[in-house]
Amino acid sequence: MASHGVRGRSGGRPTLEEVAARAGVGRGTVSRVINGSPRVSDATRAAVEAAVAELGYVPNTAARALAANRTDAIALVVPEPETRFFAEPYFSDMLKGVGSELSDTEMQLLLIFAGSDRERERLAQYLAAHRVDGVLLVSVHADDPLPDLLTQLEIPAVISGPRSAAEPLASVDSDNYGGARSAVEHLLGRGRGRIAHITGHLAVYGAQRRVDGYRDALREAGHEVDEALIEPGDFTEDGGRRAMAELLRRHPDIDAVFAASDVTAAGAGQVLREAGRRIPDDVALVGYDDSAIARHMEPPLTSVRQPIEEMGRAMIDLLLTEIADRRPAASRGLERHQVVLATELVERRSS
Amino acid sequence: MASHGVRGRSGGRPTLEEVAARAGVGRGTVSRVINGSPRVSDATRAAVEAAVAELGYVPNTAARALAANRTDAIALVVPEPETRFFAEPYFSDMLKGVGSELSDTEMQLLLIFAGSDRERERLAQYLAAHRVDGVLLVSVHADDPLPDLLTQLEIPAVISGPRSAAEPLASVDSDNYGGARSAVEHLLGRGRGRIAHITGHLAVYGAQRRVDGYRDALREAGHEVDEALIEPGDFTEDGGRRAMAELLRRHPDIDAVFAASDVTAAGAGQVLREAGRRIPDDVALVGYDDSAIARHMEPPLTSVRQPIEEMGRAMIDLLLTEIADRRPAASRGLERHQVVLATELVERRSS
DNA sequence: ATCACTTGTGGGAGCGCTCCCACACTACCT
DNA sequence: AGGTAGTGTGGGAGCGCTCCCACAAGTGAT
Repeated sequence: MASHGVRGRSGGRPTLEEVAARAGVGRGTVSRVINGSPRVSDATRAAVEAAVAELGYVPNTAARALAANRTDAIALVVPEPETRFFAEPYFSDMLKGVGSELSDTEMQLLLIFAGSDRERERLAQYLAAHRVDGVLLVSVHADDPLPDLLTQLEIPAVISGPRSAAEPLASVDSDNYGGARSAVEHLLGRGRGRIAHITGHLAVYGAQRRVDGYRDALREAGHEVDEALIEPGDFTEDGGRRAMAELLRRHPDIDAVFAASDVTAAGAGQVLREAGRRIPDDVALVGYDDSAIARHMEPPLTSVRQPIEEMGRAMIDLLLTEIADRRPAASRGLERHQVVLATELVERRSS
Repeated sequence: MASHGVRGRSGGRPTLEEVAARAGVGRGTVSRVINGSPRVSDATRAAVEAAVAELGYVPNTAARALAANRTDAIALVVPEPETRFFAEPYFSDMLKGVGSELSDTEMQLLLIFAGSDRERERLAQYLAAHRVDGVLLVSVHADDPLPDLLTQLEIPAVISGPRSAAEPLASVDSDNYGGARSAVEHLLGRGRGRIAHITGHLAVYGAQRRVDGYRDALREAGHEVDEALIEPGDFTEDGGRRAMAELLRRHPDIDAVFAASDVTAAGAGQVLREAGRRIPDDVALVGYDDSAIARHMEPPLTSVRQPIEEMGRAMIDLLLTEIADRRPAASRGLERHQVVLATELVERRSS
């Protein structure tokens, strides 16, 4: 925290030039020391470092940004109103991962919300002005123009949750397919045979992958997939209620439900209970996200956990690589940068 | 969102100089138009604006920052780990106020967490490099060195919740004294005579002021203040439980409790119920913050609402003024900038 | 016609860095 | 002896702006 050194002796903050004079070297040499170049003799480096310490020199970021054409800052862009952001622990966990991974670097993290049109307009300006070296994009909708804007501006970006199998941007995702499979396999292992699936919003790629995982798990276990057991939801509690009611109407003999989110499972659970079904005795229930609600439900909900903090870390890794690659106009577009992290089934009493 | 214009015609982004050439004017004139100077004829302004639009010109912030010695960015510094930040709706509301007030300006808001030592170190560097024009400080502890650092670096700053009556920084606060008074007066008006107070963490100035308000309300109503009815808490639920247990032990005849926060009230309520006291029949309960928990308690909790969003707005106003004042080396330290906003008692069934 | 302002405009200087070329020096081959 | 690398260093040029001085042109009072 200390910030000693000779402040304001000659008016303002010391400049690189003053450090050079003090150390008896040239400007270039000081710049090399500051930036950790190896092409400096030990003696010179020591002299410069002493001068830096004595003067309390801190590089002027604006000058550096202007000369080097970089900002040493990246933005975490959240295309949602603040309220939703804060409501979900998802973001908080992700932020934790991002922050921890960034703490070894000089990079500064900016949090930018772009929920309203006005905020989006400002964000566009901000990006056009290249005020960040890269962007982390979380929870983007499939039709969001933001990713394209970033591509057009040639700003390195990493997206959490690709928008399709052909996502052009670098992306980090959890294994939705595998997560869904593990949930269904778990239910099969518990002897359940009539397993329904309430999907997430199918415009979201991850929701589609979960359906794929559901199907394949059943097929590979030798079951036929009954499409009538798949009911579209939208990740919400209300959607879960609607879907569950519909499923019960069509298939009163259901003995298990795999829901694409915990809140959806919560909604489904209510409807099941109202219909006199006991959980897990009559119907087993599995959710997705392993959120707080899963632990607090009655009975506690079996759920698929995504390694969100780790995803945050992976996003930073990818982004920093992209940024570094960009500098020497490197091999663009050769390898697609897609990271997929494993999920984990957390078993509780609902199944 | 549109970002049309001729991109990359001559390699990179267009510069001010190119805009000037295109519009057939000098650099200075373009700068004046961009910055909204009135000393430009209408015809010239129109020509420049056309050129700006055609070229898709966006000012280079780094160059501007370097030349003008300002960054057009302010930081909201949260000296807490992210988790706590997200847990409390307080911050989300404040952010909303800050964001809305800022949306009319060119200022960019950065969110910086400084919970760990490492993060603090980075923040110190960041501030020393003057990467922001001003700082908003929320939830600072009395012994935090951050405010002094800001003063020393001569960075304009506004603090939410002054650390003492003699807070040197500009500050915005809600009327803790008045809020406490209104709570106690409300209880008195309901015919309660033995009113206890579970305080907040007394190292927090606002908590002290609430105690003052409690005392004065009783005194002015002609009651004697029984110091044994004041039990120190720490804003937490657990603190509320402990304090309530202690109060019941000392004063089984209490008929009302004013708690310094809603969670404290929740803790107190549990203990009261376990002791067989009915709320509000036997003991009336009033909290502070009007948080979500207040609405969801059984019975719903009467609570003192603070205008948090408005506080956020007021902080930005103060900060922008400070920043503007600083520019022409203005009258420093003459008037203390302290804003205190009124609270509102929200009556519910607990009292 | 002269002076004194006001208004609008152009462009030099300079903000504090990084990049890179030039150069001195050493070390080790032919 | 000459050549060829490699290493460490200094400093010019330039990044894209803002600031401010200089100056042209217009306006109105004397």
